[in-house]
Amino acid sequence: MIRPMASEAGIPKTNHRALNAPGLRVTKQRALILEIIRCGQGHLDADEVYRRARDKQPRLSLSTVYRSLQLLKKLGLVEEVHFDEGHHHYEVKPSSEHHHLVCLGCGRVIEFRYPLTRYMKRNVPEAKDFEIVDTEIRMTGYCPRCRQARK
Amino acid sequence: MIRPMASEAGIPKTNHRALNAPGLRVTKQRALILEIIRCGQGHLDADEVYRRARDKQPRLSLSTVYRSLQLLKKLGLVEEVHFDEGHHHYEVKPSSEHHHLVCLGCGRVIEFRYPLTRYMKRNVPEAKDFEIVDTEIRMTGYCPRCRQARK
DNA sequence: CTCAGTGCAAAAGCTTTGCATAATA
DNA sequence: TATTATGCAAAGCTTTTGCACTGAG
Repeated sequence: MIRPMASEAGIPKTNHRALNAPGLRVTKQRALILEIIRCGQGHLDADEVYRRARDKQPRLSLSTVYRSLQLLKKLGLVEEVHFDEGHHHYEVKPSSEHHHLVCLGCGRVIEFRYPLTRYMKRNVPEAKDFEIVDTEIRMTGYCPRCRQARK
Repeated sequence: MIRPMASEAGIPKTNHRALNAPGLRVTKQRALILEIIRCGQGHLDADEVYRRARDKQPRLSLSTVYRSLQLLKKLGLVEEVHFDEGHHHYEVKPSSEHHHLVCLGCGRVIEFRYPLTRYMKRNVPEAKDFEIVDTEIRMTGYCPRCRQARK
């Protein structure tokens, strides 16, 4: 194991600090959920977070996962991304802007960095007068491997 | 009334042609739903389509709306767009690429044209090897009016 | 006449909520 | 001890599905 996950006993200091806002309580559940998203290499949905969390805390409920995700979003620690239809995915709020390429063949998601907000503000007149909070691009298509397979 | 909608009796020729694919049948329901999206000035959700359609065809069912939207999407006549969470919106497949600015204050959606797919293919290395089917950008923020109001 | 499409009702996801109990500060 | 957060179960919303009937070609 490369990096220890939150154990029943101890909550990693970074997570404790991040969650310790006024009026909030640092609970094992929240700390674990944050830890899972931080270690999870992006794009987990609520159910995946739930399943992984239950390995450590079998009594955890799905509602708590949803409530925590909302909270983490509000705290700016986690970002909600929209790939397909149906349901949402969550990832750590990244330091630099990045976006997603989704393969329609294998479902793989490839991230790429691109300062699109800045670019858009410069090049799209409609965006100039907007105070932009968030930019989300989702490109769908076929990755090199699946492109071959389709021929 | 500027432009007549589909009436019980006659289905506009353009819609009839668009829907008349092999193995498919041109029904009043489909024609009406297509007409509503075409006249609807973009961004209708399934329920809004349903409500508008019932004015003309009170016996129409919501399932038919969903099934038709799926079909229109598959036929390439209509595009599904994802604004907020919860549910989808539909608009006529446009001839030129465009995207959306969503105001978090008033909910207004502003469209802007931008050939982003082309731009991305040139500038994002990860996208070069992808066969890109669709590009969707959604920028959220505050429009000039709401920006004022927030101060 | 035949098979695709419809309406209705029921089910299936995903997410939220009410309430009593547990746990943090 | 005073609230905040949790677990459980139930409800809410959007979307899908099964089936008998209708209607287009």
